[in-house]
This record gives sequence, C-alpha cells and structure tokens, in this order.
Amino acid sequence: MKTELPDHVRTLGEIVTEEIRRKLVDGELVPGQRLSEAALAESLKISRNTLREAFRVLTQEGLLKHEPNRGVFVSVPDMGSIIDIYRVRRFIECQALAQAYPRHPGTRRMREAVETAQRAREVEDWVSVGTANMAFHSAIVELADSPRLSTFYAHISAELRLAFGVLKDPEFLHAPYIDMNASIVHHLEEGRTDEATVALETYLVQSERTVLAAYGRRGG
Amino acid sequence: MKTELPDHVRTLGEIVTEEIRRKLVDGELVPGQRLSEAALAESLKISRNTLREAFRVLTQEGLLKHEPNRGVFVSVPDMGSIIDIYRVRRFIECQALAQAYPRHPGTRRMREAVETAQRAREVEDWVSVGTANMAFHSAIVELADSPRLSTFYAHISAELRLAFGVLKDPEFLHAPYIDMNASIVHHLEEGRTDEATVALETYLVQSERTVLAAYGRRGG
DNA sequence: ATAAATTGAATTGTTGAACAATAAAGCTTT
DNA sequence: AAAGCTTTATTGTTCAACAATTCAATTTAT
Repeated sequence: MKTELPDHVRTLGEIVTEEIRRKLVDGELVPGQRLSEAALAESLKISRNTLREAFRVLTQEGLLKHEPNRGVFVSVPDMGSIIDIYRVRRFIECQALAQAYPRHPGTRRMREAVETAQRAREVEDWVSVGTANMAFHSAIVELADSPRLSTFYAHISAELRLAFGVLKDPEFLHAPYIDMNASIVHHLEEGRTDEATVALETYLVQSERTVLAAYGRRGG
Repeated sequence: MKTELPDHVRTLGEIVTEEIRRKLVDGELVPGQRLSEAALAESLKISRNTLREAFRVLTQEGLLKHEPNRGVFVSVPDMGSIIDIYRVRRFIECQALAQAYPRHPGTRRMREAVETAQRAREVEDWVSVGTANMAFHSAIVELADSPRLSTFYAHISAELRLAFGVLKDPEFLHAPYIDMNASIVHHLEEGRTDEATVALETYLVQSERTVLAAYGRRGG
C-alpha cells in the first residue's frame, strides 16, 4: 500500500516563485531594485519565460511592481502603503479576535508563538523574534476560520516585511511587543475577549506609529 | 501641449487577462471546464507563453485552478467556497459600514447603484440589476478607504459571480434585495449606521441561505 | 547655452518551434 | 476484473529570434 498524498506537485515555476518571495522578505532583494529578466533568469538557471510567470504571481501579491516596457521592480512601501496595511490589520485582526471563541485551535498557536518569541528573546535572536511575532498575528486571523482571509493576510504580512526590511532593526520593531502579545493571548484564554481586543488595538496603533516615525526619519 | 496621462500602458498579456476574466464572470467559460493552452491560445490569437502568464494571474485571483501537468480549469465554487466567501463578506462589509461616516463619498455611489438597479428592474433587465447590486456592495467596502481591502473584495466578488453563473437566475438572485439595499443606504444617509449594519447583516445571511439552497438542489 | 530632435544600444514584449516530462486512454496479459 | 505496458496528447520548459519601447548619448536647431 502506497501513501497517496503527493497531491501538491511542485512545478519549477512555483519553486522559483517561492525562492524569489523568500529573497524579498529576507531582504536579499531590496525595495526599488529593478529585477532584470536576463540577469535573474541566468542567476536562477531558468528561462526568461518561466521567470516572467513568477513575476506575474509576485506582482499580484503586491511584492513586485510591473512597469510595462521598463521592467519589474521590488515594491517600495511608501507611507501610504504602510497606513493602508495597518488599517487592514486593525480591520481584520481586531474583529477576528473580538468574535473568536477562546477554545479555538488558533489560540494554541498564539500561545506557542508567544513562547517561541520569548525563548528567542533570551538568546537575543531578533530575527526569530520577528518571525514568531508574525506567526502570532497570523494565528489571530485564523481565529476567523476563513481560508481566503488568511491568504489575504499572508500577502499583507509579506508586504509589511518588505517595509520592515528597509528599517533593519528587528529588536526595535518586535521586542517591545512580546509582552503585549502574551497579555493578549492570556486575556483570550481567560475568556476576556473584550480586553484582548482592546490590547490588540493598542498594539497595532503603537506599532504603526513606531514604523511610520522610523520611516519618516529615513526615506520619507 | 500633450495630455500626459497614459501612465497605464496596456500590454497584450494584460488585455488578454482582462478578456478571459470577462469571459469567466460573464459565464462564457463555466466552472470545471478545462482550458486547453493550445486551443485557447489559438482562439485568442496569442502565443502559449503569453497565455500562461495570464493563467498565473487569474489563478492567483482564485478564478482558475492550476493542476500541474494536467492543465488549468475554471474554479468550481463548492459549498465550502460559498460559505467562506459570505463569511468574508459579512466580516468586511458589515464592519466597513458600521464604522463609516455618513458623508463619505462612497455613500453617493451606494445611492447611485440603488437607483441604477431600480431603473433596470423596471425594464426587467436582471443582468444589469445584478451588476448594479455588485456595485452597491463594492461601494460599501470603499467606505473603509482601503485600496487593499477594495482589491481583495473585488476578487471575492468575481469569484462569487462564478458561483452565480451556474445558477443562472439573476432575477431570483438579485431582485429581492434592491429594496433592502435602498433601506440600507437610507439608514446610512440619515446617520443610523447601527440600523444600516443590522439590515446589511440580515441581507447577507438571507442571500447566503438562498444561494446555498439553490446550490444544494443543483450540483451539491 | 538650452531645448529639441535623432540616433543607437539595451531591455522588455511576444512569438514559434522544439523537446522533455507527465498524465490519460487503450491494449494486453493474467 | 486487475495489473502491467504501450501510445498519444498535453503540459512544462527552454531557446532563439524579432518587434516595440525606453533611455541615454549625440546631434541639431533656436
């Protein structure tokens, strides 16, 4: 008897899409940078056509910007984008949390993300702190039990990492919020969804202010 | 002096993407149908490579489904999809309406959509009624002033039209709701956002039930 | 000297053909 | 009827070519 679960065959185009996406959120490719078809195709050892298919997907996700006849560029998240992203985050995360029931499996994932972040903080591994922090908020969105909402949030989230990348200070951006997250999940576990929601909103407002301020100091 | 605003150069790939998208929401291509690269490319008079780029975009939008080595198929919205879509709609539309301020320009667009729908009803042009109805709900989402949220909603909306297409009864699906929409925008204009939100939620619950029931009778 | 027009190189847009890899269908053999 | 094997059609991927466009450099004109 064979285990029949390959279901997700990975085509070269998809693999390459993931690879470029990773380079984008990891900061190997920086906002504003132009991605030459010929150069990138050679570097990834794929053909231009396959690369172009990947470009279309990532453009649709908001990570790349396509300017016809000029090329594709890594999206530059300006202040308008950041404001919009945080507006969406408050819009989605707060409501997902507000109408969650405390026994939802997502709660466990929130708890785990907080603990992971705390362990990473002890070793001062701020990149891992950031990753765990993102996982925490993804878990919040999953409380809504909507695949489409979760996918959408994943895109928003990746776009925000692009913005964080240019700031290059994960400690500053994530460390202060670990305890707030702990408090949020604690409220939720105890059934105090109202207080959890208020705490989350406070978090998001404060985080937005921090990011915008840092952004204002830098590129404008 | 030349009017310098072409800004959005339309590449052949984009044009073709729009064309296929139109065929999808107009029901010329039906859920489950396989789209042969060779056949469709020839029919549209474009190359396979260009068509494949369009496929990636539309797959990302949820209108097509890509099964590696098997081809791309028009998405078949099953009950799970419909439930998810309506969950997202309640999630987004209700909150957008609840926190809207009555003088928002979106309000005017809501009013105009209602009037367009009413005029179309008098002529029994049910397809136009449906289009106006969709415009009404897009206008609700625009009350949130978030480009990303509006784009996301547009995708959800197109996916829902795919599901409506198989039911083929625009009168049944849209006509009963014109007056509810009129009532919603009226409440909003008079500043009674709470009542407007309740009415909207009622609308969405009722519409979902109708669609699911019709779906259950058909393909299941 | 500045602005406009021209040229030319580099890049993207698009195509067609080719071949490899995979899946579906048909056929055989048990 | 099930398992194994061919055959066939389709997708995955590459390559080379050319058209169309941008951009910078150069020339020309004011």
